[in-house]
Amino acid sequence: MFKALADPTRRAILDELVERDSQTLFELCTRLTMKHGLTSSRQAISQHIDVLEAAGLVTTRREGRFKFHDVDTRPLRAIAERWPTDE
Amino acid sequence: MFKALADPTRRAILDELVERDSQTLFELCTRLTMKHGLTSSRQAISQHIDVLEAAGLVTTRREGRFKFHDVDTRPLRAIAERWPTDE
DNA sequence: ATGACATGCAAGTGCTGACTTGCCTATGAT
DNA sequence: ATCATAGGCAAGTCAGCACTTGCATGTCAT
Repeated sequence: MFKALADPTRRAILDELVERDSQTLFELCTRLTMKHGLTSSRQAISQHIDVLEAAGLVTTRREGRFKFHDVDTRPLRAIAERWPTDE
Repeated sequence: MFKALADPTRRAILDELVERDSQTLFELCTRLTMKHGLTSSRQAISQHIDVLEAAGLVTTRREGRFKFHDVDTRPLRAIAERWPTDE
């Protein structure tokens, strides 16, 4: 999971999905290019999503020829639990 | 900061420093080898600490020929704020 | 059934990152 | 002064990662 967070493009994908859930791959690509100023290709984004999915941060479901993506931020709790940010 | 967390050795260093603050480089090396089963050399650990320091997760202070290391987990709060783990 | 659309797979390339190696500096003890 | 201790610097190696390229698969509309 930590390696999944290490790439800025993947963090932007998380940002996008937190703001707007259940996007298709094409939606993600266009919105990432428009709003986040990314230049990544569709394949690059797809591979990033594979990493995020392997990390448990994104879940996918297939409907027809579309693939929808959803965030799951729960794995991130492990960070706060491992290194408490004593306030 | 995210790249700093991407390496398991660096995460082990944070674990060590959370458990026991203000260690010298040699202390860290020996304790990491003993308790965490790491095999990294002193130079490797030193370079990891440079990364952690650049990420603001570790602060160092020099006293004589010793260099002490302290954790600062506050940068980690940005993670929870960026992607809220809605409970 | 044919074409356009949405996505998947796999090999190849280039660059970054983790680690080593060898030597150097500085502090403190004897 | 000398020597061991604690740490620093820099170049080089090697594997992994992000990205590309090219083609393949599957789905829907007409």
